[in-house]
Amino acid sequence: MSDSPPSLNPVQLGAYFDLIEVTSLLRHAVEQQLRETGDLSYVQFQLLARLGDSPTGSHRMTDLADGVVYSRSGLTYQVSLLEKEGLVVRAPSPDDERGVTVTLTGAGRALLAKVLPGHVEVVRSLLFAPLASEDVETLAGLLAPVRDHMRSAPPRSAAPRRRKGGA
Amino acid sequence: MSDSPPSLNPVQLGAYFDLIEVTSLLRHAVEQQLRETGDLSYVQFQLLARLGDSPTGSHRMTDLADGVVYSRSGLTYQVSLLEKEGLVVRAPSPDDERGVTVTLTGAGRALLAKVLPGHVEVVRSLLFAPLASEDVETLAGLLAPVRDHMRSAPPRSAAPRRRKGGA
DNA sequence: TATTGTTATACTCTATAACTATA
DNA sequence: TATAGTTATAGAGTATAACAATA
Repeated sequence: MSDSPPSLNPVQLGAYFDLIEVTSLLRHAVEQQLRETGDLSYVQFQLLARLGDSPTGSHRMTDLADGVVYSRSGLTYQVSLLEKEGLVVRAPSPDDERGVTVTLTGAGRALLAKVLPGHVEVVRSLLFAPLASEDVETLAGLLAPVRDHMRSAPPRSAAPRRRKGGA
Repeated sequence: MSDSPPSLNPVQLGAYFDLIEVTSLLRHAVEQQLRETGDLSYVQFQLLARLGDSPTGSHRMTDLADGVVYSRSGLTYQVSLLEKEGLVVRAPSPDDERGVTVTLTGAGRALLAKVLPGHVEVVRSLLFAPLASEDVETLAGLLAPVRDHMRSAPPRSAAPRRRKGGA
C-alpha cells in the first residue's frame, strides 16, 4: 500500500507533462504537414523513412514491426496501403521463404524527398527554434539513455507489478 | 524549394528520433496500464486528471478543449463516455447559459485515485529511472521553453509558408 | 512446434459539417 | 453575428484471433 508513492515530485511532474504536451503538439503539426504535402500518415511516413534509411531500400516485415511499435496486422495493413499507392513493393525474402521483404520504389523515394524538407522545417521551427545548439546536445544526451532503458524494458510488461516486495 | 535545408544535423536528428521513440513507448506503456487498471484511454485519463486538478473538480468544456488538443465534437464524445460511466456530470454553466460545466463525481475521483499510483509508477520506472535528479531538472528546463514556444506558435499554422490549394 | 505474415472482424477514436441555443 | 456545445456521419487506424505456409 505504502510502497508506491502517490506522486512524482514537482520537477518530474513538470518534465513529464511538458514532454507529453510538446510531443503531442509536434506530432500534430508534423501529421498535418505530411497529410497536406504527401497524403501520408505519420506511421506511413515512418515506414517510408525507415526504408529510405536502409542502403538497399528494403526491410523485412519483422524489422519494420520492431521499429514501429504496433501489431503485425497493423503493419500489414499500412504496408498494403503503401503498396497500393505504388510507394513500396513486397516480395518473398530470398533467404527465408516465410519472410516478406518490403522495398521502396522510385515513387516512394520521390515522395519521401518531396515530403522531407517540409517535415524538417516543421521540426526545426517548432522543436529546435527555441533551443541553442548546446541545448540540443544536452537534450540528445538525456534522451538517449532513456530510450535505451525503455528498449530494454519493453512495453509488454508495461506495469511493473510493484516490483518491491512483490504483490 | 531551395530555402529549406534538406536535413537536420545529426544531433538534432538523434534528439528528434529519440524524443518520438521515447514518448511513443511511454505512451504505449501508460495506455496499457490505464486500460488494465481503470479501463480508461489516455485522453479520458487526461480529462479526469485535469478535472481532479481543479479545486472545484470542474471545468467548462471549452477549458477542457484547450488543454486536450482535440476537436469539440471529440471532446463531447469523450465526456459523454465518461458521463455514461458515472465519472463526471454535466450541467449548464451558471454564468453563461451557453456553456456546460463538467464536474468530477465521487466515482470519478475514486477511479482517478485507483489509477494514479500505477500511472506514476510506469512513468517513474520508464522515464525517470535512468535519470539523475539533476538530469530531470535539466530536462524540465529544456522542455519548458519549447512548450512555451509551441503554444505561441499553434499547430494550425504548422508548416510556415505553406502553399495554397492543399487540403 | 515455432515463426512469418495475412485476413476477417470488431471496435475506438477523430474530424467535418450541420444544427440548436445563447450572447 | 459570434460563440458554446451537440449530433450525425464517415473514415482511418488498431488489436485480436484464426489461418496458411515455411523453418
